[in-house]
Parts: sequence; C-alpha cells; structure tokens
Amino acid sequence: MGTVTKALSLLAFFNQSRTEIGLSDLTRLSGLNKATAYRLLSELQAAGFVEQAGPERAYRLGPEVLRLAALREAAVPILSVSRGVLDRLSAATGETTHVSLAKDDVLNTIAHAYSPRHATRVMMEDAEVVSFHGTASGLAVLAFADPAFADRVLARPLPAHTADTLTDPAAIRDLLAAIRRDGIAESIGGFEEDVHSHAAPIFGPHGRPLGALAVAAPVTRMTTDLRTLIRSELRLAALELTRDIGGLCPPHYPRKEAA
Amino acid sequence: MGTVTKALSLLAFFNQSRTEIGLSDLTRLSGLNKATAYRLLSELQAAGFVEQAGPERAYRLGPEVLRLAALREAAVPILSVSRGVLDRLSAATGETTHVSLAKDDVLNTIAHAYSPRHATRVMMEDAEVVSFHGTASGLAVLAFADPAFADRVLARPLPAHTADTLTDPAAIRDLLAAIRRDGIAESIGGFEEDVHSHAAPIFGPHGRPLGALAVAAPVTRMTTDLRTLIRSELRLAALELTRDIGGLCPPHYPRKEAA
DNA sequence: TTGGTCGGTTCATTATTCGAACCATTGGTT
DNA sequence: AACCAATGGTTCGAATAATGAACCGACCAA
Repeated sequence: MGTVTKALSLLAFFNQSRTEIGLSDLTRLSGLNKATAYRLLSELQAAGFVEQAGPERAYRLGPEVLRLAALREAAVPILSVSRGVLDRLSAATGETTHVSLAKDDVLNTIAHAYSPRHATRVMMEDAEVVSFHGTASGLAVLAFADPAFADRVLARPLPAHTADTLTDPAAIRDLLAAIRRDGIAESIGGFEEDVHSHAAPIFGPHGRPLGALAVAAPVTRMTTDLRTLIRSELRLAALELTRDIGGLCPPHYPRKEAA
Repeated sequence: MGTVTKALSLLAFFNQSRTEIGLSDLTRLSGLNKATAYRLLSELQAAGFVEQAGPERAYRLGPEVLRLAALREAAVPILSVSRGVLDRLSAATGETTHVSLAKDDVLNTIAHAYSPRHATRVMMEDAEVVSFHGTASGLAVLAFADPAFADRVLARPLPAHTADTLTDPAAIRDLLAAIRRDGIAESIGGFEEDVHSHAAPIFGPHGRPLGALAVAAPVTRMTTDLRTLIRSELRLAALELTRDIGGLCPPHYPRKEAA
C-alpha cells in the first residue's frame, strides 16, 4: 500500500457518527504506527483536508473538501441536478427520496429529500454507507452492472441487516433477473425494519450504472395505489436524472412497467 | 515535500475553467516526473478522489470528494447554514451574496445566492479563488485576523486585479484600521470592475475570522439608501452565521455602525 | 516514413517513510 | 503526593517505497 493510499484511507474512518477522531483512536482504527499516522495527518492538515478542533485537538475533515466538492460539481453536476429531481420526486410521491452512488463495493448516499405530507417519514443521512445486497438501490445497480462485478459482490459474505435481508446469492440472482425485466428494484425491510424501498438505476456516459435513485416509505403506509404511483414517478425521475447528468440509458433498459 | 503533499497538490490544479486535466498536462503543471504523477494519480483514483473521463482519459475530481464534503458538513455545517443565510440576505438586499473561507493565503468562495429582483446581477462561481488584498471579503478577514498574518499577507507582492485595486501596503493598513472600527469592509471595483462589494467577517470557535459574508452589487445601482440597507442587513446576517456555526464573535467587534 | 503527441510501464538508484522507544501533559485513583 | 494510564507529539537508524530516465505502443498529421 502506497503512502498516499494510507493517508487517504485515514479519511475513510470519518463518518456521520464519528466526525472527530483523536490521534490515538485513529492510530488504533487504522492499524498504522502512531508516528506514521501523525505524519500523514500533518500532511493532510497542511493541505486543508483535516483540521484540529476542540480542546482535545481531535482531527476532523477540513474546508478543502468543500472546495473540491464544488469543483466536482462543476465537472459533473450530479449533486445539484439530483437535488431538483429529489425535491420533485418527494413532492410527487409524498415520501422520502435519496440518491446513492456506487463506490467500490458499497453505496454512498449523497443527497436526500423529504416530503412534508406525512408526520412519519423515513429519515436519511447523507454520506451514509450501505451494502449492495441489502438495499433496493444496491440491487438496482447490481442488476444492470457488469455481471463480473455482481459476481464479485455476491461471492463475498453477505451480512443480514435485518431478519428480512436476502443473503442467499442464488435467491439474489433470481431477484436481479426480475429487476432487469422490471427496471425497478424493491426491498421490504431488507436494510431497515419497517422501510419499503423502491429504486431505479442511474446510468453514466457509458451506459454503466453509477448509482440509484430511491423512494423510501414506511411499510405501514404502502398500498397498491401508492406503489403504482411510486413506480411510475420513480421511473420518470430516474430517466430524467440520467439524462441531465449526461448519462446514457442502455438500450435494453425497460422503459415501462413489465406486463 | 512529502509524497502525500505532492499527491494532494495535484488536486489543486483543478479549477472552474479546468475541470479535466490529462496526464501530460498535469505533469507539466506540477513539474513532477510523468511516472510520479501517474503513480500518484493512480492512488488518488483508487481512493475515488479522481476518475478518468472521456475518450482522452483525462482526469477529473471523483465522487469521493462529495462524500467527504457531506461529512464535513455533518461536523461543521458551514455550507448548509450559509445557504439559508445567503438566501435571506439576497432577498433582503436584492443583490448577489456569497460566503468565502480563508485558506492559507487565499480565499475560497464556497456558496452564493442571487436575488431575482434585478435583471443585472453580479455573477459568482463557487470554488473561485480570490486574493486577500483585492476583495472586500479578504480585507474583512485581514482586519480581524492575527496581525502577524496580515503582515505576512501584505509583505508579499500585491497584484492589481483592476485599476482600482489597492496595492500599497500602507494604504491597506489604514483601511484595515477603519474596517476594525466599522466591522464592515467595502471595495469598489477592486477585484472586478463595476462591482461594489461589502463584506463582514465570520468568526470561528476561537474568535478568529474563518472567512467572510459579502454582498456584491453593480456600482451603477449603488445609492446611499441601498448602501445603508446592505450594511445593516449584512451586519445582522454575519452575526447570525457566526452564531449558527458555533463561532464566537470577539468582544471588540463593533456591533453597530460607527458614528 | 517521420516525428510529434498521448497514456502508461519498467527497474536500478536513492531518498523517504517507517516504527520502537521516548517526551511532556493531563486527569483520575490510591 | 505518588502513581498510572491515557493523551498528542518527537526522534533516528533501518527498511521500504518513491523516483525518473528511458521505453512502449497507439494515435495523428504532415
């Protein structure tokens, strides 16, 4: 592992519930030598990727990442385009919506929107990391990804997030085939109890799935009518998002509800 | 210069007008050996900080920066809080507003908002890099920063962005003293011709200025009334922003218009 | 064909990184 | 007060990883 990779891997230990990390903790988490971790952090700090906060000098992500994110948006405006699509999709369905991007062997949630219609909502956090096999979004991506990639993901241990998580590779493969016919993935309580999710893939310039657009509703609220509404709105919104980010929907992607 | 610093410095060559850079270009820009640049880019790519796009395999910033930016927001919600403040300040003044953060010896614009009131507006881009001495925002930060920092900034060559840019260190020092009495910096055509800017500093947890909140209006639209309105609204908005990001306004900061 | 790009690769040399041990502080326990 | 176990930070010889000149093959234009 190169030095740069080591340094960047330190940044991976930050998440929503651990936004600040001390030197000793980071040393333990990373398995690096303390002196090494310190030196790497110092370089990251000089570049503005982390900064030290609070009385205990714990490290947290620095302002430079905001600048880079703004530039990434200038090159590929996924976030800004997503926000518009999410707002409209939440308004149309009355439910929580979110966009996740595939990254190596996990998905990252990058944006979400709520609808004010109901008092009970599925709550989301940006930058949450979720699995491929346990979420509607992940399944939507897997179904339209390179088969070799799906094989790799399914070959690894598949943890059960809830009692309803599908963990049998063969069963998941059958499901993926159905999703390919349908264009939409569905998961009932597979990642969080009581959440009924629908997801449609978003495609990049080469027709490969970059991530997914999803609608998450409480299971108690799901009805045949709501399901029909969500599926048709989601279908349209995902196509719009793919188009607006300069993506290419592959020709075999089903444009309408399977018979 | 450490390897990590070299790798991260490659990211600094991306900007609004150059969102994709080929290997050879990046080699020339950085002055590194081509093999070195390639190896560093490969590591950055593996970590998701850059990705290759298009037929020419040019590099651009990758999706990982979005995830980190979301986490930075979770730790220090400057961006999300700023957006609300900017929207309100633009609505109240009818002019373009923006927030910039100090980074080493430059300022980065991280967010902006327009008002729909007028057809002519000052246009902004996020992630733009501007100088301390040539902008109202920069002067607002300098005025309340550690004097040693101001000395360092003013000791270097001060390029003139326009014919009206102040470049004489002594004159700038006088101006900084006035800004300290006033709490608000003003620049007429100092960075862009025809732009009349007001800026107020934003303070961090230790009472040090992190950056500035600014209102930018076309010089042709500026009147005594508008100026008065902008200054009072800006004053309030900057205090609100400082408070909402958990910052501490230093006791000597003037809370109202100097007599 | 020639000559100029381009992105990417090789490998001996060497400069950089590594890590065990060590400081200086702090805060809690006995 | 003495002690212990943390913390963030530092040192320096040994070991490892970074370096860069030269080289590929592909592409393009003359």
